[in-house]
Amino acid sequence: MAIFKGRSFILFPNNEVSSINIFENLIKNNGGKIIEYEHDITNASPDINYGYSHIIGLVNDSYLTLNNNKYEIYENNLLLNEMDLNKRKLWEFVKKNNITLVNISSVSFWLKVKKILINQDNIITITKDPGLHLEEISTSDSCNQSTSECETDIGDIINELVKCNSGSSKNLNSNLNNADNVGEVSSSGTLHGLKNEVIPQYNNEIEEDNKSISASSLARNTNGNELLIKTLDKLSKIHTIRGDEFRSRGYKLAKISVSKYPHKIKSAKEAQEKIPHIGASIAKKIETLLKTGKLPGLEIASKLESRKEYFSSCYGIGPVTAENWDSLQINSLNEALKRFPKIFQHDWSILFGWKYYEDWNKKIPRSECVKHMQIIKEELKLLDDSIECEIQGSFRRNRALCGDIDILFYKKECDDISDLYVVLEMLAIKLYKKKYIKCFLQLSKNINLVFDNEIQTTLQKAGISNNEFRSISLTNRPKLFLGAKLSTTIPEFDTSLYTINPEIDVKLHSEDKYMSSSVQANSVSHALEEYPCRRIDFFICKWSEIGASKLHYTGSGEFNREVRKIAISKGMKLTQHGLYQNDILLESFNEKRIFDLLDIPFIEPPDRQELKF
DNA sequence: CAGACGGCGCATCTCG
DNA sequence: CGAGATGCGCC
DNA sequence: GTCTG
Repeated sequence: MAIFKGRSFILFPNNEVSSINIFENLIKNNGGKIIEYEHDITNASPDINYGYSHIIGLVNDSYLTLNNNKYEIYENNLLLNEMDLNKRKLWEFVKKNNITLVNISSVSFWLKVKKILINQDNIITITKDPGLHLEEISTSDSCNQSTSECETDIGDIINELVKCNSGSSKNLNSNLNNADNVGEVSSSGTLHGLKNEVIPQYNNEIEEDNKSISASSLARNTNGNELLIKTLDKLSKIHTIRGDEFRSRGYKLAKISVSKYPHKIKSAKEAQEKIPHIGASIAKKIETLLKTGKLPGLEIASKLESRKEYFSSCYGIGPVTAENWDSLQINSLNEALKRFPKIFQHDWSILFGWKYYEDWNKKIPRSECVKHMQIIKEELKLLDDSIECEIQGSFRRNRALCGDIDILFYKKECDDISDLYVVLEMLAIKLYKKKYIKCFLQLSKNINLVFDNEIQTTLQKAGISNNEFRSISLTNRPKLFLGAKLSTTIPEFDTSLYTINPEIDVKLHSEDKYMSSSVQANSVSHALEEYPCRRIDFFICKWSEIGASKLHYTGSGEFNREVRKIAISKGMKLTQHGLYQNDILLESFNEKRIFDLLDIPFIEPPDRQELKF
């Protein structure tokens, strides 16, 4: 397919962002050219008949707004600030020669309809361009000037508007509404079904640790900060999904601090002065929140992220892939499969993430964890009764509901990990043959032997051929990831747990359901009686590292980060292998001694949700 | 005001 | 080919 | 995002 043959494209504001990058590749793969520098144009002289009509300018959708059904660049400075000198020159060129400008997601649409289709409504009009002159922008000084005018932050339009433009929420809303409509407009009505699909709304709290934090803190702190906590949580999630890890963390830490704060926050000033992790920016948001009861644009912003949230709830799909698919206006896993079968063929574990999407987003009651443990222990005894195992993770932290089951295996006075791995692999294979283990998420030679069939069946079910080489690790790993399911039905006394604590139900799109394991099982009225498939992780540790390992695998993740930060501040390093100073091992065997060396009191696992120093 | 923000395992991609 | 970067995973 | 040296 070379629908872009003979065409050249200029991407604005830059080519560096990953979501833009994917368009760049799409264009190249379909015969189009990318213009990056001015000389790319001057070298190729304009067509005698059509001038520069073979050149199309593409603008990233996030910089656009709708006005009377027409695209406009909603804040020129924002766009210009993201361009380097070359791009600014090309921008001048585009303006001077009236090069057609359209929103970049049109590319995705063109590929769908297999031709380039531009109508008047798609064309972006440049209004009130401040008309930066080349002489001006070529000095670095004035670049700085234009940035200081309104500190901008790539892609974070919402926050910027709140900050720079807090007076007018009108502007903000029109932009966001438009962004919400981008899919519809660029498809000019022809792809109407696309937008109508209902993206499932699920509970905000998918993550087990988050869930327990906010649940417990809400219980002990019903003092009126709930709205703020919820807002901070949303902001954190939005930035996680956008892949901005550190900004997301900023909000998350603020959220945790507010949860712990024992009073109702009465003013932004109070919050900023008394609560850690609240700085100028969040204080400003608090002010708006206290005054108006909401943060303009937040709802719409999180709606914009919902497609990405859907994708990244699937095992094997992270923020980058979700962002890529989202920017191509892919709405379902099935659509992604049709477009990029190779990804699924190669990253076959995503197919199992899909198959068990709903199951793996459910919580596990403690009582069920114990049952899994019994099965595994029993089988292990038969293989090697000198190997011991314990559940770590949220189970050891005494959570009523766990996200998955983490089992740590070790053997007294044994530091040979690959020795242990061999036994564990046998254990897993036996359990697979007994149909307790349903799937593996990575392969070794032996596992592939028993599991290959299942992979192939699953690939077929997805409608992709299986001629791809699958990489098989030869080394003995310290871990084994798998999915397993209790074959019995849920006993009477247990069902209350499943109904009183309804597991958070993350639902697949209807067109994605066909891959789901629960489709067959739940079609009968048995739904409640059968156990879901669970994520189970086997971890192996050296006997000499058992303290550090338990500390690591008990978590929580948040707790680990805090403790490790303390280690750093004392010039040490803490990992699952031990506590180090200048690469010299200080302690790895005794969990308590690690706390001692870090000069913090021993914290019981149930209190390791978050740090309380 | 620049730089850090946890640390590691595994698979894959990219580039010299 | 190997070193480093990237993406996703684990707590 | 905030915090630190």
